[in-house]
Amino acid sequence: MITERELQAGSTRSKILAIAAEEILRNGFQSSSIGEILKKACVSKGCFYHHFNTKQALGYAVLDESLTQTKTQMWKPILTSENPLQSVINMLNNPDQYLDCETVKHGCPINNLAQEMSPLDEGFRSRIEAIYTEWKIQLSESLQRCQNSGEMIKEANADEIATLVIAVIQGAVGIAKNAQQPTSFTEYTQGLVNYLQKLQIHN
Amino acid sequence: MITERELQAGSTRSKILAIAAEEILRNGFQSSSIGEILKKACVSKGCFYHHFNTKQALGYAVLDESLTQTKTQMWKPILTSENPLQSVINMLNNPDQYLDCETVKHGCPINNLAQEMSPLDEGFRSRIEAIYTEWKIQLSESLQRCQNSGEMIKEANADEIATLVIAVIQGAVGIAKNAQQPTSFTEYTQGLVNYLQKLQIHN
DNA sequence: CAATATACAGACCAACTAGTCGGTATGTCA
DNA sequence: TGACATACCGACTAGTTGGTCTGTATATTG
Repeated sequence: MITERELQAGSTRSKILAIAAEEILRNGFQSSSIGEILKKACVSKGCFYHHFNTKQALGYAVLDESLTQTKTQMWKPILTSENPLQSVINMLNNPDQYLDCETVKHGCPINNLAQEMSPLDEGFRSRIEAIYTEWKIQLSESLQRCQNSGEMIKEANADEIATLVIAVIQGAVGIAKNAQQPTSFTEYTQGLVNYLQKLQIHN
Repeated sequence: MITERELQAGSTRSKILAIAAEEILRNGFQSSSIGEILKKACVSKGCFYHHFNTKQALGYAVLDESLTQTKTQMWKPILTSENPLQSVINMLNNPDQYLDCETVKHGCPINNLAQEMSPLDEGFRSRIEAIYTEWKIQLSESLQRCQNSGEMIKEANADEIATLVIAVIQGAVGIAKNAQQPTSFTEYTQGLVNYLQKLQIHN
């Protein structure tokens, strides 16, 4: 049974995680200050260290509990749609509908963390790799579904296309972040869209 | 006239820049400590602040004087080669010959800095954007040269292909960095290679 | 040779860092 | 009701940060 007390504690923890995710998106993990997170979450230091043993533990928790969700929220509609290949093309053509302006400004929170922390901390690295692997597998399976339902040519290797899509998106998000404007995103994915359209079978 | 004194000072400055570039590649800009750079460069604090007014100024100098060179060293041979399209394909197929293991581990130094600093500091952002823009233009021109010399089909849009190549490379370097192994790089660029080969005209 | 400017040395500072620790208030449960 | 555990409080510490300041040694120049 879950007590009132545990409920309250859980919401405190969630609040810390949410604020931490924001701060990390803005400043990166290492340059995010616990003190600043405490201030913004209106939480005392004692409270924070009651919920998280170290700053590293906070980082892991943000990945495990917050960012995996973020990724699922973004991609599940696309992957489970009627025609995933078309959905991917739609997303690349209308990124505004899928990416909020925070993401354009600060990039993909998962990829940011990957770039900063993977060479430095195996715990971050393995968690992020798991997310990427799952992403790739799901996208590949969705594309295979397109092939089976006759919406995508069977000559293409679904796995290879999936990896290409992911690489282009990661690259384009990074470049758009640097340009600080979303038009760059479409500019850099246009080549991919043209390629994907050649794989489509229109019934 | 350049005095012996200025020569010595220049070499001190260069030493600081080289060490700083290494440290920034490893830890990022914000998490690189000036103290650590001083220690590794065997240089006093007074000396450092004689050459660079602030940490920010050091970061700008690393971009302007060190990383632009790094980029040129890497790409000039490819861009000015007989058949740039083929050279790009070669590079994607044999990244080991072009990327050292430090780059695989820590990623592209320019892109790292972009992802970390572009949203936070306009000086970093604009410098990096200039490098990217130059890169894209040069690559596009090289591909046009391929089209003119009959090594690449003219139906393709050189500019669009250039941006696609850059996006995929950035994405793949990032993913390889996360996986911490260079095989990921070729895995994620394979789709692009197949695409590029379709653009080739073999005489 | 004397005056000066440059290159460097390193003690010092205020602000900030992650993390600790003794204490407290209160919901839970026997 | 009373003992206990959980959630939280915030002063404190030890160390690090970027940056300043006074001082010095010497190459350059008038």
